[in-house]
Amino acid sequence: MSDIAKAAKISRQGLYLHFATRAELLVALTRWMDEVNDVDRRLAASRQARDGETRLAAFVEAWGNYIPMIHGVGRALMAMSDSDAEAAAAWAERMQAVRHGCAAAVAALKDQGVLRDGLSEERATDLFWTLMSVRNWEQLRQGCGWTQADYVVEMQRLARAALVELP
Amino acid sequence: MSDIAKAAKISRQGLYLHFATRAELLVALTRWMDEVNDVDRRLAASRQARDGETRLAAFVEAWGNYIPMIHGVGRALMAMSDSDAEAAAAWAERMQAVRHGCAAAVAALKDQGVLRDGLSEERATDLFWTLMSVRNWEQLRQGCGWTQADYVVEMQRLARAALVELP
DNA sequence: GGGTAACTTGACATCATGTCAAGTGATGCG
DNA sequence: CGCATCACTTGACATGATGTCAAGTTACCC
Repeated sequence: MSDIAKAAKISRQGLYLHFATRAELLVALTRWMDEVNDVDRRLAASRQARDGETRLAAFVEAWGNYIPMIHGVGRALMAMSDSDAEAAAAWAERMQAVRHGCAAAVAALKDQGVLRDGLSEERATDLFWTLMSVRNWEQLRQGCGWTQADYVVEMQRLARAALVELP
Repeated sequence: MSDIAKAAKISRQGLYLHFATRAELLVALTRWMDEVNDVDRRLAASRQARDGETRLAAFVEAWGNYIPMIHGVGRALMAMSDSDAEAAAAWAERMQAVRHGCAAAVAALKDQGVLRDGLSEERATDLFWTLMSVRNWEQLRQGCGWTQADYVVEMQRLARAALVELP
């Protein structure tokens, strides 16, 4: 909070006139970023795809390429989720939105009859959602040194292998 | 530290006579748990398997079933990794050991010629290691309400789908 | 009897978050 | 013009966790 106040050329206490808590500030920041980065437009491509598999790949690309933009604030929210229920709820809610995107892609696969045998839609969504987690992006990009392009391509392949019944 | 001291029927300051820092205590705890739970024996089964795919499944089972035992202390170490370099290093070292297990399973697949086409051993190891992360276990077990058995079976399938070239 | 090891007690430093009270300065309105 | 209001500042303070330090106490062994 001190650092942010300094950067905003405001006193530390002045910051609390705008954001009552650290969590509130971070949440406001994610909302602002969503506006600036136009998340809706990003996800439009994945919704437009007719083909289930194309849609899956498009969603991986759209969300996968959005992660780096919110990663900083996401990290902060995840870190304080242990001690701050407000932060935990805010982050969980955002991740729930991602889950809906995952569920939609899974539903498209199901509609087309290419969802892997013996995999319920819900189970598939859980799995896909987990694959697309910010933590996994972190580990592959920062822990393993993958490029962003590597990450996207490999996750597209992985998601397909995990969810699609191969002929 | 207060709570631990209380549980150990010792004064808070007395604890520091045994463990200089919180991180040191947690690291000692993981080492002690490894001994008590006999990690080596657990992993032996996965090393013995002749067949690459069997070995993969055995490793997923062994590590997957070990995660719940170290999850508490792992959580604590991960949480403080942001602010405490000592804790970060300790946890990273332990995860590196898991990575070696992953690499060995991948090597077995490669030896048998069933590693997916166009996937280098290193890339495959990165991927497998990421799939088997404690965070993913957390999300599936606690976030999605999967049972431990669900988790193991599904991860075995997923690992196979991700790494093995299907005939 | 004396020394040592393990532990206790109480006090204190630091650091981040958050709160509160008492100001200050610019802006706009009647 | 005068005055109220809003955004902000300053300084002080509470809380809670991690560590540190000095001065004991207790038990045990040689």
